Amino acid sequence: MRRYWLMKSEPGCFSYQDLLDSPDQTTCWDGVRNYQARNLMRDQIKIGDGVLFYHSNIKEPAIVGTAVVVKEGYPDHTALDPRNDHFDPKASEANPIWFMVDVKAVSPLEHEITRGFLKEHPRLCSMDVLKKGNRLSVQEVSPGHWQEILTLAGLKE
DNA sequence: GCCAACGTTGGC
DNA sequence: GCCAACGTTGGC
Repeated sequence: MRRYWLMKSEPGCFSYQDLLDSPDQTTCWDGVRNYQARNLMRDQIKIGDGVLFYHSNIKEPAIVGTAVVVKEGYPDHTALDPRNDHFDPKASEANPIWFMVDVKAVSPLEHEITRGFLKEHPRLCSMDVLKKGNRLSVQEVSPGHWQEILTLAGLKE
């Protein structure tokens, strides 16, 4: 059963364009240091799952593109590198603690779907990403919400 | 830039 | 195990 996810990224850090510019339009979703998000990436997110790419922490946050999971949970090696910003001294080869998945770009949205728009939309205003205080950087999207967004964007499955 | 909400840390 | 203090996220 295919599932759907929303992944947040600050475009100043890693944007959808950066994903398009990546080799094979694919990147590892490294640097996530939150246990709830870690558990999703380690246990729940599977190859072929759909991803909404969300730009956060900017003037107009928005869903800007879609992606697909191409590699399932594996250790986030950046936690082992002391020179990396996301280094975690508690992580080791034997106990990596942190996990990541690989995602590949599918399609940029011709018109990004802003947070303001989502909040006004009768069927999308219930999305988790809109809930106050929600800072989870990887979260599930219901099939209904996924379908609605793809339809709005003029994209086919 | 502000600040509310949240997750983590560490003293007790 | 509690909880205050702290750091971070992220909308506004």
